[in-house]
Amino acid sequence: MIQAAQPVDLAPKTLTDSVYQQIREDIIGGRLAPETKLRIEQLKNDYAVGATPIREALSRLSSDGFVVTEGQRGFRAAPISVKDLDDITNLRVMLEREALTLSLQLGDDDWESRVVAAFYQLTKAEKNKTPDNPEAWEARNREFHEALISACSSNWLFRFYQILYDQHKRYRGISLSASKKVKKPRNLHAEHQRIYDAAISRDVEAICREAEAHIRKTAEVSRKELIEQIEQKNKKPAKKTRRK
Amino acid sequence: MIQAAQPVDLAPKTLTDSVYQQIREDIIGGRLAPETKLRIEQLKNDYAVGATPIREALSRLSSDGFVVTEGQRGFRAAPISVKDLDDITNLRVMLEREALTLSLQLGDDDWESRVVAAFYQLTKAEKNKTPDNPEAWEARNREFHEALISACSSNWLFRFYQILYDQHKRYRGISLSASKKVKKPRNLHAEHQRIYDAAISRDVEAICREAEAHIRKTAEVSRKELIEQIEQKNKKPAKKTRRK
DNA sequence: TTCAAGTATTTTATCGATTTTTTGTATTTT
DNA sequence: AAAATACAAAAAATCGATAAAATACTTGAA
Repeated sequence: MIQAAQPVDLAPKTLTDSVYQQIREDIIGGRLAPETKLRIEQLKNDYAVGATPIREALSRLSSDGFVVTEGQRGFRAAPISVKDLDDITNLRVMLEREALTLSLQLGDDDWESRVVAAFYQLTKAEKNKTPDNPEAWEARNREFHEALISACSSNWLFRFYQILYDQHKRYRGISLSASKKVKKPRNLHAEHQRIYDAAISRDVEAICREAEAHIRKTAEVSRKELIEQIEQKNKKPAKKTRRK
Repeated sequence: MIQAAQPVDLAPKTLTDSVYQQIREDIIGGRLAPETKLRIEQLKNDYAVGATPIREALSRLSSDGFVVTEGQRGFRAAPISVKDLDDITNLRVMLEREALTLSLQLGDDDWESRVVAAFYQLTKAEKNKTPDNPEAWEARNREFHEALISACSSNWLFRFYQILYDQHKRYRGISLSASKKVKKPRNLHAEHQRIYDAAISRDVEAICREAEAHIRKTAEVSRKELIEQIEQKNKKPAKKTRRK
């Protein structure tokens, strides 16, 4: 009945899977900028595989919304916009509220154990925060959020949630990779602590409130950064980068 | 600001698109039964194209949840279950409620026109109901539902809604194609009329209630049929069909 | 007869090459 | 000079063939 948390396939059994994950990560991490043309020839060299796996990976990514495809004019990284970020944020809030509500109602001892364990690991990662690999914290954060909703018993809800989580992560990644300025670090741990407490005490009201605040605060940071970027781009107009 | 209703690309500009749509339709319509192995060789002949477009189409379909892929063991049509149907139904209700609420709040004259036109066409299709082509009614039904939510201003909500609509349609299709028995026809028009009235009078409460009832009634029909099918299959066990 | 190991066959995943379409550029016409 | 057309270069889409993996089959032993 209960759905175990399914982390994204760690084992890329096929070349297509491997390329899919890599390109996906590169888009989410901002290394492939929005609207970048994704030329098959180029990618063949970059990832050292044939055209078929590339094409397949891009096809899947287009269904995930990370890549757009236009008629016979190839693929490009999906565009971004403030409107899109707001859209993603609102819908993610809605889905997360629903998933958390269900989880808190349905979660059994097994679920509780998963939440406790994930929170412990996240806390550990937050304490010895090594800024050299933010990937480690990222993974823990994801695992915590997924553990929380892992008892929601709805595969589709979980699936859509994951898509929006990654879309959201992309906006974070783009903000981060673009702005080198030091952030005043929010007290993320306190936010997570409140969510955790609400989960363990099965306080649906509280967890929805805290989770929503958490998501919206995170989104607000990306949003400001994004607006700044867009303004900057409009000042230096049309500096078309072309690679050989 | 307002998002025009975007019907699924009518023009398959590329072979991949064409195959994608065809296979998708065949799965939704029940002509490709759940868990059917989708052999590339077979499909190459069936759809008269090379392996690449087939593969690409199947990749996209796997992201849509119509096809599952297992390691290096190829593709097959996604399995079905009562649990999955319930999941789809519940989530669809939730998303449709949200989308309708937004649409009724945001919809302008243009949106109203779209709703009026779509309802008119749906009514016409319901009156001269020619049972020889249920596809025509299907299309009108979809257009009506999409027109209703077309002012929700959330692309992601719209996108997820479409996926669930088609998943749901698949269960309908499977039920229908399996059971030849004559249905006592519900008064679908009355249900649509109530939804329409609520939309025009901007009664959010009413439209959510009516739409939910409408979806759940539809789902209930598929659900009963599905349970019957599963029981039948368990009586005549393991009649493995094998094609040359 | 049943189980297991090794072999053969099917099927998938991948690549290199070909065809078709688009895009950029130059030329001609108004 | 602007617009339109034709040509050339680039890129995408597609195909046929090959390599790798999984499945089915056969044979031999307990």
